[in-house]
Amino acid sequence: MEDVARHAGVSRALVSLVMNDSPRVSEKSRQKVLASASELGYRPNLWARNLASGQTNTIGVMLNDLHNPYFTELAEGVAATAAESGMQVLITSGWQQDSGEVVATETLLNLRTDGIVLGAARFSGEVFEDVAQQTPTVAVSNFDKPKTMDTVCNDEARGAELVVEHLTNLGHTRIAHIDAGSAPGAPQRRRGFTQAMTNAGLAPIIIEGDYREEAGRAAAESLMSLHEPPTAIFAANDLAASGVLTHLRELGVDVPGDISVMGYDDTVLAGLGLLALTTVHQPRQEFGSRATELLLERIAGRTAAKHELIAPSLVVRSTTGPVKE
Amino acid sequence: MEDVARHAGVSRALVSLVMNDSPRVSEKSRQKVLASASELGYRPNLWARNLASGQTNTIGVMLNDLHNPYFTELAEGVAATAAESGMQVLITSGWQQDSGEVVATETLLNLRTDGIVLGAARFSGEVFEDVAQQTPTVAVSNFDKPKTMDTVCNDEARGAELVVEHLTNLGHTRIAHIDAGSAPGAPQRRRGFTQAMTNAGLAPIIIEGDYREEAGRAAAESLMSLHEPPTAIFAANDLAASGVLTHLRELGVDVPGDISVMGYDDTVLAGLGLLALTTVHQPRQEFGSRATELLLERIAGRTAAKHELIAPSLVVRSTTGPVKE
DNA sequence: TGCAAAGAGTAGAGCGCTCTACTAGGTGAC
DNA sequence: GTCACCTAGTAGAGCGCTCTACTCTTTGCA
Repeated sequence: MEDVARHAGVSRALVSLVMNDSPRVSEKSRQKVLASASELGYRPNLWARNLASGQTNTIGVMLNDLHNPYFTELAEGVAATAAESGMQVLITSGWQQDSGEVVATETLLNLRTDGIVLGAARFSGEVFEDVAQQTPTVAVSNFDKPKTMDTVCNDEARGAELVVEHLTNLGHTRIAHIDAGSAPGAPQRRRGFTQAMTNAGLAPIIIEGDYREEAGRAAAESLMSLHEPPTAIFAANDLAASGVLTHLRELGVDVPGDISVMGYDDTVLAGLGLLALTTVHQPRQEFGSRATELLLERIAGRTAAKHELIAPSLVVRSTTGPVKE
Repeated sequence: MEDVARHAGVSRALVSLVMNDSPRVSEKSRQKVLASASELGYRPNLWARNLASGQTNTIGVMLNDLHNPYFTELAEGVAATAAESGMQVLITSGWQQDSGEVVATETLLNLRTDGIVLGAARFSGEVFEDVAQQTPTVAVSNFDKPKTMDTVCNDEARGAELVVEHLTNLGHTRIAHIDAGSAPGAPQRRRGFTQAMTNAGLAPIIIEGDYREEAGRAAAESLMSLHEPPTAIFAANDLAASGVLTHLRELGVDVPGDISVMGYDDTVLAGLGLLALTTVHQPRQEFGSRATELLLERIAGRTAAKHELIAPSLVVRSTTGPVKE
């Protein structure tokens, strides 16, 4: 910077103003400085800039797992909204490990990003609160409305309701749900399913499973060996639904002729020609955008916590149809 | 830091030493400082630290697209290897846009990370070289052996060879390849395929397409309406193969009884029960680890460029079988 | 013509650390 | 007792910027 100033025959302060697009610089000296800068290959040092200015213009995103499209689409939503406000986004990942999430969050905290979006899956409530104490924080997680931070999450109950509505409209009454235990979102889906079935005057059938394909297959096997198998299966997620479809095809059962199958999440799998799965779409990008909007409000000074539920929508493809007979 | 020093009754310099685990501190004062630090909620400011020390202990990863599992697995490999050397990893993404890649790389450059791993898809050769001029750089890309940086990439030619070997061993002679034009990796695959076929004394059949499912479906349609359809189809990637399978099922053609289908990449799709696609596995994580190792060597001072080709492997599932008759 | 206000630029302190060079107090060998 | 050497700790410059407060020109207008 020193060199650029000398080369352009101006003060260091002026170089700084030019680099920050200040309106207080004449067009002439702006050109002069810019020319010198590019000639000398000067590039402002962010560490120094942020240290001096005390703000980073950066928001940090901590994701549990980059493989999971859920998190990456979330990040994409964050990036898009952040870009609109001229904010940079820096991503760290916990690589699916408990300790990883802590390290990744620490890094962001040490970096003093203006705020943090937490796409965490393994944090306990205290850790969340602890982070929120130190910097503006928004968690994308169905966490019990904490006071110190905002949350954005999917309305899982509504999603389950959408499933039940769709299937009952098709005439189904024996509907089974493959549950994913205490995995993220699963308890809410299960409760939503039970509630919606009860409201419809139907008896919920629930079978244990998880979010993997193999679990879906195993669950389908159990369900189909029942004395009176269900006419529709609502899997824990798309991957489990894929397992269900696999087993049904092996059995020679026609989908959706004999039995209807639904997934959840609307991942890329659901759209494949061979699956063409009816599923529930979660607007993952919107989670990210909304989280970022809330974060920007917080950075701007809001302190009262906000908690938002984002409504999912139904995507009908070819695995659901009218009940047989 | 000032406060911690005062609180512990020592100098700022000593606090710094403690925070950096220096051996030059007695156990007693270490405890004292640590206690004060945690009491005051002190957390070293990374910006200041890196500014003062002139090194960041961080390597930057620029990815074209976070949705693509190719890139995220790459990042995972980087993170794992970096962690072994106590390095932090910071990820930025181009969000599939040309300008995005530039911005993301600029950020990393301004951040003065010790080195950069470029998982770029849209950069021109000059941009690559330009980055490499400014900081140690490793590109994960099949780019023509540049002098100023290292590269790591998949041995696409070998992958195509693996495909041809597998299919010819099963007795196939009429093998078609669905090509993806100038998309990343596609020209190499096409050349490898042509070469391997020629070496086997067979005539390569090539049909235009791209990396999407719909393209696979369309290509399959053209191929199957040929006077003498191929007995095996080697799709551009798994997604295109999925399109092929979809069309073949609609046609009622048995796979692999009537025709064999192969994908490429070994993405999560290939492993699904309904697809069970025979494909070529790219060790994506290894790309990341290897790239990081090369980068660490560069940071340590090596200047001669290294270019590595990583061998893919065959994953046989259920879409390939002996040729009919 | 005079004066306030706007415009363009500068000086220099300070952001929160690290790191070199230094000091003070032991320890042990001769 | 003296000197060399080690250990534990300190002082203070400096990293590359930003930002406040200030100066020096112009300009606009009564």
